[in-house]
Amino acid sequence: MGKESSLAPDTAKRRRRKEARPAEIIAAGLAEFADRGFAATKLEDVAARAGVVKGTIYRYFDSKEALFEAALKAQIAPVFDEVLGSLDRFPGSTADLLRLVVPTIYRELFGSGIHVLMRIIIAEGGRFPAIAEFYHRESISRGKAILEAIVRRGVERGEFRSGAAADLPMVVIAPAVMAAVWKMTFDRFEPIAIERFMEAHLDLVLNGLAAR
Amino acid sequence: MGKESSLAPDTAKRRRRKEARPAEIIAAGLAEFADRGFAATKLEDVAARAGVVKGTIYRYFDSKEALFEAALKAQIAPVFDEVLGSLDRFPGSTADLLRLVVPTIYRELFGSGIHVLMRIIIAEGGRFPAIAEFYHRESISRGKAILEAIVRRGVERGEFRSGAAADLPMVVIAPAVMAAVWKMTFDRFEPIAIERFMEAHLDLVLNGLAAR
DNA sequence: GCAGATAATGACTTAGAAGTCATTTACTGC
DNA sequence: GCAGTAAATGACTTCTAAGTCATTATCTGC
Repeated sequence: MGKESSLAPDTAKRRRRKEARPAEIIAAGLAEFADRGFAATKLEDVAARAGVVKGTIYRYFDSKEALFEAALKAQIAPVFDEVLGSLDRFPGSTADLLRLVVPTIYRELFGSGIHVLMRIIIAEGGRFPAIAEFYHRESISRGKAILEAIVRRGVERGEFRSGAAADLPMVVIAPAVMAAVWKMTFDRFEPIAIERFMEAHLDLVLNGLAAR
Repeated sequence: MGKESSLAPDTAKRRRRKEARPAEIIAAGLAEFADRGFAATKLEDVAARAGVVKGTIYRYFDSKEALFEAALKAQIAPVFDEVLGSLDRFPGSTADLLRLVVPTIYRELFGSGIHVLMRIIIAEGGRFPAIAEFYHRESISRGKAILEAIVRRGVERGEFRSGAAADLPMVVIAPAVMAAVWKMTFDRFEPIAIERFMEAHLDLVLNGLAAR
C-alpha cells in the first residue's frame, strides 16, 4: 500500500493511485452488478465500495456500460487450455479422471467468482449479447471440448458405453450447473450441501456412462 | 396475442374493459420483465404493449413492484399435485414412468412460459426474496417431492440402485435445468436440439439409476 | 522546496422514468 | 335520449441516477 510520513499510516484523503484504481473499481463494480444487476446498480455505490467518488470512475471508464463490460471481461479467465493437453498423459481410468475433474469444476464454480458471473450472464445476456458471446467462446465452448475429450477417451478405452449420453457430453456436467443455479436462487430457503450433491452427481454420471 | 382487431367496428379509442385489462397488463409486464429485467423495464413500454397508457396501469396496480409481483404470481401455476397421486396407479416400470415424466417436464419448460419465469427468478430473486420463496414453495419443492417419490418407487421395486444419486433425486432433473439455462443464454450462438438433449438426458439417468 | 502536471473531488446539469391527477369520454340504467 | 359513473387519458410533478467539469490536492522531477 501507499505510505505517508505522518502519524496514521494512510491519512491523505486524495491519494493518487493511477495503477490500482481500475482494478479496485472493477472489483467493486462486479460485486454490485452481481447482486443488483446492471440497471439497478448505482455508480455512486460502486464508487463508495471502491473507496472513491463517482467522478473518479469516469477517469477510467467512459460509461457505466464500459465499466460493466470491462468488469466481466476481467473475470472471464480461460484456464482450461492446459487441461486439454494433459488429458493424454493421465494414467488412470476415465472414471478416475472424472473423479478428478468434476470436483475441480465444483471448486471453480463455488470457490471463485464464477457463479457470480453466471448470474450476470443469465440476467443480462439478452441485453449484452457481446458479453454472452465472449463468455461462450472463451469459457463454455472450451469446457465443452474438454468434456467431449474425456468422454471420448472413456468410450475408446471401452470403459464407457457409446450412446446418447456419450454423444452429448454436456449432460455430464449438468448437475453442477443446477447446483450453481440453486445456490443463487433457493439456497436461502433450502440450502444444498454441495459436497453431498457432488457425490450424487458423480454417482449418477459414472454409473450412467459405465459400460455394462 | 390479445390485440385489438383494427378492421372490426372497434374504432372507439377509449374502450372501457375493466375485466380484461389486468390480465393484459400482466401479460405485457411479464414479457417486458422477462427480457429486460425489473429495473430496466419501463412502465411506458408495458402500457404500450398492453394497448393502454401508463396511467391506466396505476388504476389496477399500486406500483411497478406490485405489478411485478402480481405478474409472477399469476404465472406460477402448481400443476403438480395430481401427478403425485397418480404415481401409485402407474402400471409399468419406473424407467417407463420416467420416460413419461421427463418429456412432460421438457414440454412444460420449453412450451409454456416457465423458462421465462426461471430467468426472472434467477435475475431478480436476490432483490425479491418473497417471490423466490413463493416459487420455491409452490413449484420447486413439489416437483422435488414428485421426483423423490418416483426414485423411491424404483428403488423399492428393485429397479434402481440405492446409492448417492437415489438419495438426492434432484440430480436426476439437472440436465433439463441446464437446457433451460442454455436456451436463455447461449442458444443464439450455439443452439441445442432439445429433443436430442432430452434423449441424452434420459439415457444417462436411466442407466445411472438402473440396478445392475 | 518549488512548479508543473494530473488524479481526485464534489457540486452541478441533464435525462428519463415513476407516480399523480384533473379532464375527457365511453358505458350504464333509467 | 339523458344523466350519472368511472375507465381511460395525457400532461404534469418529482425524484433519482448518469454523466460533466471547474477546482483542489497530491505527486513528480528539478
